[in-house]
Amino acid sequence: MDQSEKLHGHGMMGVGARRSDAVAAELATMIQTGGLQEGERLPAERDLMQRYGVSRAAVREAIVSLANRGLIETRLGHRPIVRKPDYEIAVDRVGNLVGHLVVDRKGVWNLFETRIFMETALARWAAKHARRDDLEELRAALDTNREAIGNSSLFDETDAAFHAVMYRMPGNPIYPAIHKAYVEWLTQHWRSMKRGAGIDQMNYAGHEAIFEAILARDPDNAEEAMRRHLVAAWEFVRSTFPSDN
Amino acid sequence: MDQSEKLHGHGMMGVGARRSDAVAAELATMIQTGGLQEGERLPAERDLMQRYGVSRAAVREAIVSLANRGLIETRLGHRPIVRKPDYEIAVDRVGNLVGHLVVDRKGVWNLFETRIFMETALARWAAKHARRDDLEELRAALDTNREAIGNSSLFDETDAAFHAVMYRMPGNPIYPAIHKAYVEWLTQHWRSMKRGAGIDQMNYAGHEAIFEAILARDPDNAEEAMRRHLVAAWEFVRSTFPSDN
DNA sequence: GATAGATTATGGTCGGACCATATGCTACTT
DNA sequence: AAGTAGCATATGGTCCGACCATAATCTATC
Repeated sequence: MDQSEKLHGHGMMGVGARRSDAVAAELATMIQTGGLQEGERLPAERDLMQRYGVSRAAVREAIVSLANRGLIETRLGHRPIVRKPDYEIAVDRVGNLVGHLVVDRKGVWNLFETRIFMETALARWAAKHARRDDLEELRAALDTNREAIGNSSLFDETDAAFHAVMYRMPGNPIYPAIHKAYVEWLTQHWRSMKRGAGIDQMNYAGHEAIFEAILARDPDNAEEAMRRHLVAAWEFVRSTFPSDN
Repeated sequence: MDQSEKLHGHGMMGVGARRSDAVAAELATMIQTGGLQEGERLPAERDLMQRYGVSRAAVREAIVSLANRGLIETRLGHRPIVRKPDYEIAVDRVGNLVGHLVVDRKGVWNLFETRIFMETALARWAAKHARRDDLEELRAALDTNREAIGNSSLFDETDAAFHAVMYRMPGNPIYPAIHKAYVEWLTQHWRSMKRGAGIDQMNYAGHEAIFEAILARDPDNAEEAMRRHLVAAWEFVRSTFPSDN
């Protein structure tokens, strides 16, 4: 704590702590405690090196570290901008990692399976606990989705929006963040696959079945409808892989 | 792509891409494609700067970036060691982020609620799909847990082990990784809370009820038993917060 | 008053030096 | 001969000062 005065004197200090880490930790704390507000600009590198008594290289490495953790955004020629991490950014980070990590069929299935697991449970939750305005929102999303049949990119969008309602219902901000990660992961690898309206029709029918089951307050059917819908979607994703063994 | 030959000539290259990013991407690719095997040592910084024709500062920032992403481990005086990221590391990263981010009661609840959501669904899954050896494993974990009643730290350990079996059952490596993140998050904030054997007894009873419901192939009861168990655990966590409004 | 050029702020890079740590080799001591 | 202290080497960590690249601002010219 408070290295701002002790960090100078350049070649000493011995222990295994990197100076850049100390600076990064200091700045991270300042961000998380509100000393640096969201959207605010970080001090210039040349200021920071004076303030903490370290070289610019150390400051830069600290900034790289913060940027990697999503606490700041860097643009060339601009001072870094503070971005208080929310669930979306956090989940997004792990999403990127997992996305890179999931390259083979097995890995993709593992990830997709978590989505099925997640959404079947969400469907069950909705059937049990959805309030009237939740249902209205879901119905609106369903209608919008139906009207988009035939328009691939628009359909995908409204498709995601329908599922997004499911993630939003429990009122826990972590779920929408997870959904966003799924969507980005999927669109990144299968962006707007061209296909006939028949596929859209099938997917819409899936959404409709899910909605009906939820409306009927039937958890088992809601779960099953969601599972069928996603397994069908998986067959689509799976078909994009060459080695189908 | 392929900056390895174009990166030299120092002050040019214009576009908004940082050299350190290019180097980091290059190395990351090399790791993910197996060009650098797990456990292998990265080339020395002074080698990398020559190989990519960039300054050492750029190389270092790239290394910092890779280290932050968990692809390498750095130790002073040692060459960085390649650590191919698995699900555990990925989830662990987001766990750290979320852990920092979750500071107030609301945030803690949100996170804990995802655990309840997750594990109730897992209980349901187990009741429906557990195989005989799964059940035996779970029973063994239950027995070990019972024998640890009264020994706080040992009980916590066997408690986590019991839940770990639940996460392992579906055979998707992502779930155990998530469980590990939960456990680390919880133990980090409420490490070995001292308490009477009565609490252990209560928690064990919860585990037993879950097991019995799973054994009876009763998804609804398994889910409900798990929910009761975790809600009780939440009351415990909640009580550690001052502002109980 | 609008545009082009100079000024300034700031991040990005370079190169070379030196410090700190880890490991192994060498030579001296016992 | 065995052990140990110390030197040499490899490598990461830090510093400095310079220059380049980009962006915003100010100024002078048309």
